Amino acid sequence: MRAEHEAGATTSGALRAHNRVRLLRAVHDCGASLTRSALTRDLGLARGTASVLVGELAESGLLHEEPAAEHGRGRPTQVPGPHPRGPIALAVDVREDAWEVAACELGGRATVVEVRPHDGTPEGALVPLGAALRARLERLAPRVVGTGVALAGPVRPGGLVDIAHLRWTSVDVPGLLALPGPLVVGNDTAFAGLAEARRGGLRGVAVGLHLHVDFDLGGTLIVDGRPLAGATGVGAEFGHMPLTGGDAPCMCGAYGCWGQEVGTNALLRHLGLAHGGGRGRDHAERLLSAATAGDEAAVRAVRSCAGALGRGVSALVNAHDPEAVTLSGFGVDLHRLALPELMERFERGLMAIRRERPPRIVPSALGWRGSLIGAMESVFDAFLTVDAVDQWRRAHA
Amino acid sequence: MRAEHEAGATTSGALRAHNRVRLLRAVHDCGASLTRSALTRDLGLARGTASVLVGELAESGLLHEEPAAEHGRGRPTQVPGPHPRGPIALAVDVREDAWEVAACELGGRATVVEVRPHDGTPEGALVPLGAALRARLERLAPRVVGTGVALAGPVRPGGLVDIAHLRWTSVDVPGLLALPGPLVVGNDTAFAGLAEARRGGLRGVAVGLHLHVDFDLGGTLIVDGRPLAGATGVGAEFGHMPLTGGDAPCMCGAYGCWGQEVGTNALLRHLGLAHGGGRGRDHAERLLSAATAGDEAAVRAVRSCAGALGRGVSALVNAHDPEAVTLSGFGVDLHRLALPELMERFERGLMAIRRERPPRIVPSALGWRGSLIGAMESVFDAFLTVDAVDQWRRAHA
DNA sequence: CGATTATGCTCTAGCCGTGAACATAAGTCT
DNA sequence: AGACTTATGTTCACGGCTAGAGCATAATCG
Repeated sequence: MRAEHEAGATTSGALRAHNRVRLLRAVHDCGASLTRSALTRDLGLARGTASVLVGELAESGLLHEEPAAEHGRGRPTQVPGPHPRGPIALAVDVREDAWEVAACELGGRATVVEVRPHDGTPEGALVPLGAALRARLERLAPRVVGTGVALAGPVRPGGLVDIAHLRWTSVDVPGLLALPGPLVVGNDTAFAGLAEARRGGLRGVAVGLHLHVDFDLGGTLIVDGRPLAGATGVGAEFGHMPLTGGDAPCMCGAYGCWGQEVGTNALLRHLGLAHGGGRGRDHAERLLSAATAGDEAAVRAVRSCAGALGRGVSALVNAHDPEAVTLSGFGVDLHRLALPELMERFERGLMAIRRERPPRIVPSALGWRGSLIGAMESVFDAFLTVDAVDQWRRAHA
Repeated sequence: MRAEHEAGATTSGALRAHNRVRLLRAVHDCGASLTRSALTRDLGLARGTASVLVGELAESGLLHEEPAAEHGRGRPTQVPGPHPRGPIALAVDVREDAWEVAACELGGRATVVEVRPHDGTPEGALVPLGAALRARLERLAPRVVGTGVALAGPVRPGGLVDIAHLRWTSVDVPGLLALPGPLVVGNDTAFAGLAEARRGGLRGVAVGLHLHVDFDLGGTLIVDGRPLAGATGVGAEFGHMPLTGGDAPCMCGAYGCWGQEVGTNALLRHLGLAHGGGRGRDHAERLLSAATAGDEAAVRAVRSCAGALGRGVSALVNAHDPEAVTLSGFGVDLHRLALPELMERFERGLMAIRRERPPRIVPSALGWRGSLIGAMESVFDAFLTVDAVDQWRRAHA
């Protein structure tokens, strides 16, 4: 009836498949760092079972064992890691003026293989990207299990994307890319949150909040290691809640949005400078440098953004009670340059019962790479299922 | 690593237990309405497997089969339902001036067995309630699998409850009740949301939003059939986000809270009447009657609340993209009396991309009984697990 | 009243994981 | 250097599970 009832095996045949995926997932999640004996213990398997499973996975080209570097006392164990001809996820981060493609192995190692600037139009960005990806897919032939593409705007069902600051409306991303094979199109903020949940500051956290500051602000709630998707797939839009009391119309079509007060657009507006249209990242970076150096006007602008960030975070913490809050993008800089202002407004906006044990607010360890890593995780999430792994095994028998 | 990896059986022995719980869960969720053959199909089991499972469950007093009312063409099938000596959940709804106890069978049938007024103090309310529950537990002896208690305030770990309008602070509910056996203490709004997800307007919805209007306003996000819990268990606090632009201090310790603008406290304040302190429910009901009859001042107050409700809902819809929004408590009345005002501010606050297919906003079908039903569901959620069911079977061998 | 249809029951075949016994490969002690 | 200790990998018999086929059962339909 509900998804959870479907989970788990029902037949003894499905049991094997289920454990295969569990093992593969564990290898991926730990970054291929755990030894076989540790995995056997963690997953609660008998040594014999683990033996059979690893054997099968190695034979079908999904895993490859190498001797562990450090030895203890007994018989040395092996470390299962990605197979040299194993599955690959292509991850793409599309920014306002360039895109970046990475090839990622099971375990999470990502290698950037291509970076190219573009003109900011849907066709100018996505058609060459599609060609580059198709070329790479052909070269890597049957190894690629999917492509994940991160974009800086809401993604509707069918991969339709709107990016207000680039004037993209209902851009048909899958259509323009024209790729064979599985494709995941996602919001960069949601992907960054996913990355944070799997390999960043929200690892192991039951309920976490991730906020990404760029031109404006986005965010998602992370529950049990994955961002909440929303009914139509359009999550990560915390920036479009009216949390700071304004009522100015926003580019999104609503008004009073929190995202208007936090981000480089807001920074530049504070100083009376031109903003919007996807320009101004360099300008904003200079401004942050000025603030770091102590320039008074810049510092005031940064403090204002940090305060608005803190106020909004308090509201979201009141509502959702997360265990931790991570900040990425320019959020890292706001945290670094104006922590007192951020925390003052954060604490003032908390309910009394939240003040006792407020969540920690931490800058992301993944920096600007979160979106790319999240795109990878999203592809592997689709692959690390009973159906997809079985399909690979049939093809690589 | 994450919860989902733990789900499902890993050994063949656990397979049987897993399928037992799946079957029991399916019977409960459908309200004991499905026939055995329908269940067999829905769960994807073989007829032989279902035969064994139902037999075991009947023998251990968990299920009881009765002939199906309607016959088709072939051999008539049976309907598995609650066993006459089967598990019972006690559900309690504690209101500001009275509490109510219901005994609930597997399948969801709830029978109110006791209602008693109280004086509004923690001891005055909870000590007699504890005595009443202990008496009932003793009478029903080994059948009660747990007690669920709904309260109108945030619940912290350990069952500590704060109810601002009753001046309850850090009330130790489990301590005052002093019950043997499992106890679930929960927020009434979260419970109402759970009920809505299982047996109301959010049934089968992947992402839904439930809002409960009483003195003020609470709400939860429903994901995959369950309300988001929050890290410390304190969810359902959407009322304490600043979504309507105010900045007045709130009883919760924060300021500008949405809940100050929606609810009976807000209604009475609009008319310059005394409010707060848990008094005024009768007054508010008279006021709603007056608005229904067309009294102008009352209508204005209701419209203002409905507008503030709509504005907040738009913000939450922007952020979370739910498939449906349900309203319970006085939210039903606001929906009935001032739908245009509600919808106008709702639609104005939506992002453009949300306007295409906005979620439906529907009044709850469960009315004021949601909290009680949710408390029951919460108890059965704890029981319908491999461990708890196995324990019952060992005791009832 | 026999044919049809859907369901329940029983039994065998095939698969899976456990756990014990054995094999292996190190470190460690004398 | 050689024997002992320790931890891990491998193999295999065993018990348990579900699927599926075949048969029994009980209703409706013509």
